[in-house]
Amino acid sequence: MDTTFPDLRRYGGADAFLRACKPRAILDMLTGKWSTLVMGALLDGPRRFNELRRILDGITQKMLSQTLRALERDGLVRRTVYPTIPPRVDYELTELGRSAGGLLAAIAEWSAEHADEVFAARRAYDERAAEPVQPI
Amino acid sequence: MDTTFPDLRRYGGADAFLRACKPRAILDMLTGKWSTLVMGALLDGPRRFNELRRILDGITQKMLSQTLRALERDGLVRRTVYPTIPPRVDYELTELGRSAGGLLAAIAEWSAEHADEVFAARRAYDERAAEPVQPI
DNA sequence: CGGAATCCTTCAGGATACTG
DNA sequence: CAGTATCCTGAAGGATTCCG
Repeated sequence: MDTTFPDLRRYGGADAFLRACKPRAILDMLTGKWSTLVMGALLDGPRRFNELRRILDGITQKMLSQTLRALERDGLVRRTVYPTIPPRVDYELTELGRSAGGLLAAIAEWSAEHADEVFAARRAYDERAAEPVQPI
Repeated sequence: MDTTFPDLRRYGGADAFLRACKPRAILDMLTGKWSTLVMGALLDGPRRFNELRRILDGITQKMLSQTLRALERDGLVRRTVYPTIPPRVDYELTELGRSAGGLLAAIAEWSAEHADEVFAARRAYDERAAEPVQPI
C-alpha cells in the first residue's frame, strides 16, 4: 500500500478526488453553474419551462434547456409532455433527484445564512491586502 | 405583492435565485469547479500546498492557489506560513469553513453512493435517444 | 517548497433568430 | 408555449517559465 498518499476516507471514499472517475463526474455535474439552482427550484414540486425561466434569474433559455436535459439524462428530473395546444411540459424531481436536491438546498441555505459573515471576511481580507508592507 | 412569482421559501429564502445577490454569489463560489474538492481535502485536517496538489487529481498549480486564495478571502480557509527553509505553508478549514465543508462532503458522498444509478439512467436515456421514431 | 507571471487555447455560455 | 439552431465572444483554465 502506498503510505505516501494521505488517508481520505471521509470524502465519499475519496473517489471524488480522482478525475475521470464516476463520482467525480457526477460531482462536477451537480456543482455545475445552474444545476444546483434548477434542482432547488424544483424542490417544491413540478414546474413548467417558462416558469423555471422566470424563477432562475439570469439563466438563458439555452442554458435552462441544456441543464434540464442533463438532469433528465442522469435520472434526477422527469419530463412530462402534455400534448395540448399550446403544449405544456412539466419538470419535476425524481426520487433520486429529491435525495440530491435536499443536500443542494442545504448548501443554498448555508449561503443565505452566512452571506454576511463571508462578505465581512472578504472585506477584511481586501483591506489587509491593500495595506503596504508595514511602515516602521 | 407580486402574486405571479411562485412561492419558494424553502431555498434559503429564495435569495439564492436572484443573481447579484449575496447568497447567490457565495453559492456560485462554493459550487465552483474546484472549491468543493479543495474543501473536501481539508476536512481531515491541515494540508500543505503540494500535498493538496497530489490529492486533487488534475488540478493545476494555478487553479489550486487561485482556489485557496478565494477560500481564504472568504474566511473559509486559514493560511499559516512557517518561515523555515524551505518554507512551509499550511492550509486548514476555519470554523466557518468546516460548517460548509460538511455539507459539501455530503454531496460528494451522495455522488459516490449513487454513481452507478446515475450512470445507468444515463445509458438508458442515450439508448432511447438512439432509437428512431418507432417503426410499425 | 510554494508560489507569481505570462502566454495561449478552448469552450461555456450569451444573443439572436426561427419552428412545431 | 417550449423549445432548436447558429453564431460569436470573453473569460476560465492549461502549459510553461521564473522567483524568494
